[in-house]
Amino acid sequence: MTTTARSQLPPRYEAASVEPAIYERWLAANAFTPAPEPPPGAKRFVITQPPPNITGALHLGHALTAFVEDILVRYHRMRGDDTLWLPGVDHAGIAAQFVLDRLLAEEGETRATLGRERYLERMWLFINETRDIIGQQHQRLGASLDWSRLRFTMDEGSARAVRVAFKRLWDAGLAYRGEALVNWCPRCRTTISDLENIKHDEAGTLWTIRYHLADADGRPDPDRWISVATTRPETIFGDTAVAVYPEDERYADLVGREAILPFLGRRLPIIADEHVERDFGTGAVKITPAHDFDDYEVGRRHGLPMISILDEDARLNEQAGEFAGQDRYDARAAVLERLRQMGDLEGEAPHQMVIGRCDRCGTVVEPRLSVQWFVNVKPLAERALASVREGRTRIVPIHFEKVFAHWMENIHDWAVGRQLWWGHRIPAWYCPDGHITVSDAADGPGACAECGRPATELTQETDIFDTWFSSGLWPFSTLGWPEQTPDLQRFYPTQVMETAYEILFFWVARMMMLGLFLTDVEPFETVYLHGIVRDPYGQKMSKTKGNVVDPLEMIEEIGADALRVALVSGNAPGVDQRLTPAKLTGGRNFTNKMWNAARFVLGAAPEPMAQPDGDESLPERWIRSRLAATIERATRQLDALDLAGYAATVHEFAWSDYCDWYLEMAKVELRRDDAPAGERARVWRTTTETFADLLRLLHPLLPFVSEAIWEPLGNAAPWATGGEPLLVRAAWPAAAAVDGDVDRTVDQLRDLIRAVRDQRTAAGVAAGAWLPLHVAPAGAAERETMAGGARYLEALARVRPLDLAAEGSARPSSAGSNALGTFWLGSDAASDQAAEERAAARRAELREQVARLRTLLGNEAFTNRAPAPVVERERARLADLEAQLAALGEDGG
RNA sequence: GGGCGGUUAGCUCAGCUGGUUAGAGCACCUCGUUUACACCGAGGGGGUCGGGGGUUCGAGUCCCUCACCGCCCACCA
Repeated sequence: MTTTARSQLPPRYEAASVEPAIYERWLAANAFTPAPEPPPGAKRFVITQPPPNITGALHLGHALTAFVEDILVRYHRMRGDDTLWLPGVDHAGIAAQFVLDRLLAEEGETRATLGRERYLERMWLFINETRDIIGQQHQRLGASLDWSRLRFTMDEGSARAVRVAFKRLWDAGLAYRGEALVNWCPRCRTTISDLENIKHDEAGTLWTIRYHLADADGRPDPDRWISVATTRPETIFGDTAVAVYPEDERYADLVGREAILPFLGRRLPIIADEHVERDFGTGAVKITPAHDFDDYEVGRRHGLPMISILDEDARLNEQAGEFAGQDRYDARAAVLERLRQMGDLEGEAPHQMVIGRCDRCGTVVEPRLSVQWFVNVKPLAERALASVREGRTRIVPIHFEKVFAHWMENIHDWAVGRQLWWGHRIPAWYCPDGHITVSDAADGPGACAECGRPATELTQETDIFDTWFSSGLWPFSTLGWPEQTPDLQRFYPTQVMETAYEILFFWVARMMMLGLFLTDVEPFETVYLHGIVRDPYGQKMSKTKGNVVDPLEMIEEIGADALRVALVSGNAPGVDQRLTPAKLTGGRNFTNKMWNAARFVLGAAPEPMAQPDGDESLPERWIRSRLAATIERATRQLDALDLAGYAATVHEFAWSDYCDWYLEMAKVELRRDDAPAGERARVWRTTTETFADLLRLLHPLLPFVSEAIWEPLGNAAPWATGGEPLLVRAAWPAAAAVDGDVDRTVDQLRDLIRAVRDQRTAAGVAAGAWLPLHVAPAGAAERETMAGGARYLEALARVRPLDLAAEGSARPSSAGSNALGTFWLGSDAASDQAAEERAAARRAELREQVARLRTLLGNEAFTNRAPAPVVERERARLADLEAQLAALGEDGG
């Protein structure tokens, strides 16, 4: 009787057609939606996912995020935990407007020509298109999100959460409106936060300008001046003082006097302030409080006037006299030219400086004095900091806790207002008397909270919130907060928050602060941060560099699972990785390997099927033991969020243990013509059972491939899959006992097989040739081991006949040895020169190691101080090596 | 100017609380059409763990120091 070679799987895994169909099956089975009621006694596992930007094309960062989260979610779902992974999209205020403005420009429209209402209508059309695309793309990745709970940061639920959250901050005195210097992007025409103001090192110029001193009549003294150094000459119209270092003797006599501002003739007090570096420039600084963060502080300390000189497009305003209306850089050139003509441009020098640019559009950001909405986050930050310090929230990898703490300790008030249209409008109303009413009601306040004027006389704030304000409410606003909904009670607080370390401050910190303030509990137990996916040269991927790998194209080519393996393997949390073609190929090869293993297993079914019978053979017991160890290890690694470790564990088990050794040994059993049909059936049963457990282990890493194999496996071997038609809903395998004796036996046999193969290679024997092998077992136990493994030794080392009773024979000098005994190849190969050399090298190696261990064990410091198990291990090892040497006819020195 | 991370095989990276002879994948060399897989199999070569000190019976792992590389934060115009 022969086994059928007919496989029920096609020769190749066709990802592009197979994967979407599988995702459809998952959706049809409602596999990602938690049961109406949590399973009794189940632990909760909820992931807080960063909702992708509505504007963004899917990139590898999204893919990595989705893969990491999906692995965890699938694992916990299989564990039977009450698992939720909620999908969402972020409205991305400034980013979305940036994109839409560009689209509008192509249509010859602008924000201004449309007006707020039509602009927002247009935005919704745009959003509704892209939102679906984002969802489809995540499905292609295999992300097992609960689509029935899809949320959007601009939906009604979010809107209500935003209003309530802000009202609470206002009532607590933490939200306020006030005048302050903020970062202004003249292109986006809005305030931006410190985090969105990206600092760049750039080459600039440092100009030295003479400010003439005022004479007795308050007129510029042509012969006396103070020279100030500046990188921004156009801001002189906002100057209200000149400052020097208090103890700078060069200027001691000038402090208290006045200088005259060029062009405008304004009298500027010369003041002393420690902010000034006496060694920089001329040691004298022009002070422009309304356009520089340092000067602003100086201005406040000295009670200086603050004069705004720029409009919202960064053009000079009426304060600039003849220069009014010019763009800031045109004005700079013009001012310099005039100063030169007047002879007051004393010098210019190249200067390396730091310039802030808008994260979104790259425009140079201007500090601008304006009335803004702020949140005082200091008290919130302290609570968030305490949560991390006291371990109620932990950050993985742990060193980011320091980064987090440093930022939290130095946090400034959060300017939450944006002068944009796309976003949640700040729920504040002004009455004609200047009173402010903050309301969380959907239709606004009924009357002014202070004077009772009716709503009809109130006007709402036009500013909207920073996008991150609504994102900061994400973990609970998506579950129904502020209502105590069943979902909120069941799924909040969440367990793992996973995202790129880049948005630790932007998002994680805000969620922590707002979550603690609003819900009195840490919104998640663990923050898992992943790194950036870079190109093979370590460069960040960007469209302008043209080094972007499109995940969707890659998936078309090699499959989503292959990409997942490539991105997750060998990547520690918080560490950037380089994605190379070799890594992608490696992922593809692994999926292919598993596919082919499945083809073999399915094709190896005995026909006709008999009743399984007899005790399990050595390979069967061994693979069960290895499987048990693997399950235990993989489970531990997943629980510890060690995804790369988990991937390596299952990869090694699947490829090395299962395919390279178990299946090869199982073939011996499955193809034994002398074996009773019942025994063959039993081997196949073991093969399918262990393979099914392997698929369970692989499922989080290879969701599509493992699922594609599961169904045909279940058809052929229902006992293996437990009748569960979908792997996604199957249970995570339970670890049986590890059998140390079997492990050791097979280890020794494998070692012997490898040694024989090595000798064959050294002797230059044709790979297909069968050679006689003589073996002299080291003892009775070893003889038994070899007898038990003889069939596998013969097949895998390709030796026949096998002579297990060769003690008495004369050993050729090419004999090798291992723990089982001494062995040598028969026939001509035995005397081969290369084999002898190799054997001699092996003996030399053994002697060296024996000598090393004897020295170590002869050292009393070691035997006395090292732990007993360590010493014992060394002793056993020495004994083993000595035995091997002795078997080769040496006394070991 | 602060702070953080990195430096391990030709390349990309793992190495938990210090404990055998430091691992993996890729690349490289040799061999192979054994009916799952050449996107494969078998065998092999290759590392003074960035330098220097120290603690220890024992250090890739802990401490100090130096050198490069990278990142984050920051108010010298």
